[in-house]
Amino acid sequence: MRRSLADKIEQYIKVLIDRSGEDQIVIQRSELAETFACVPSQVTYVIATRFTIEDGYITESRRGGKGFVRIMRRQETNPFQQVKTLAAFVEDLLQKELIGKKEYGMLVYLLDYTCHNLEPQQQSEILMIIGSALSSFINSQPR
Amino acid sequence: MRRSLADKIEQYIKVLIDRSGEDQIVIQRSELAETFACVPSQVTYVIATRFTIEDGYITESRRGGKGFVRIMRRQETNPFQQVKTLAAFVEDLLQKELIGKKEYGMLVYLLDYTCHNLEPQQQSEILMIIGSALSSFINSQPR
DNA sequence: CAATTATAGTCAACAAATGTCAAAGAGGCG
DNA sequence: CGCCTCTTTGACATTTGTTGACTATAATTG
Repeated sequence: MRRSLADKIEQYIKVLIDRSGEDQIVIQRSELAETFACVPSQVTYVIATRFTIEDGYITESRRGGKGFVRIMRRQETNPFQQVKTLAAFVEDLLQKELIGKKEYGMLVYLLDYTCHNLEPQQQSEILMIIGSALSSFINSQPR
Repeated sequence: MRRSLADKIEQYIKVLIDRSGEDQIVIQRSELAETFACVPSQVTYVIATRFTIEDGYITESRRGGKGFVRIMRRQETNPFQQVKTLAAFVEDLLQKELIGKKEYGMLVYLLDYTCHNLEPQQQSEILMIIGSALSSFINSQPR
């Protein structure tokens, strides 16, 4: 696959963040532009399109002398934490008798299975979906 | 039987995928069109008609400079790739009393929810995961 | 404090792909 | 032939990437 300049810059930045050891880097836009022999606004473009909040990044910058661009990567929420939260939710449902023991057992199994057999990214995705589906299901039940 | 151009392009792509060794290729639509001396939209047609979700493929693309089309072949190892198959499976579980009415209701709800709130491709992935988790759950239950 | 210098941001024009859609063409079958 | 379905084509739309001129802001210097 032929990668665009924007792709390369994106990768480069991500490697820098990985190596930083603190989920964050501070760069100079003009410097990075020079590294890739492109106009500075290209870097701005990459940051604007590939390092958005939605992608899990927060950026910050300053113009003028000693200017910089800081890119922070949101720490991935610990999947274990996520599972625990969801498990606690399910537990609560059982307590309030909104679901029975059998459903409870099944849900716990599904959660556990998901936790142990998937890549983190997929894991987090499906946990979110199960979570919202479940919440929606509960709300749909008559009291 | 005379093979149409579309057929030839289809075969060509499938061979490429076979040779890739990773059930996936990334091509440029315009390039492939040039190879077959046809208009680019012909390639789009082939992909749209022969590489669908139902056929076991997931595609993804990007427009603009250095654009591409990625075609992934789903691995055939999981029996729960189709919503209907999964729904039927759940139905069967109820029949055989491996799950109760409540669990059944919940599962159907979750499946339905998933179906209606996700893009087809994500849907397919999630259903696969739920399917195998469920299958594993059933197998773990005492008879 | 004003001027200068050093950064970064914005925006519009252009370039480079892919997607959409409808019309025309080609075969197959009763 | 006439109809139906699938294929082929091309004009136009949309998305993404690249570049550069111009603008905004902060530090430094005289």
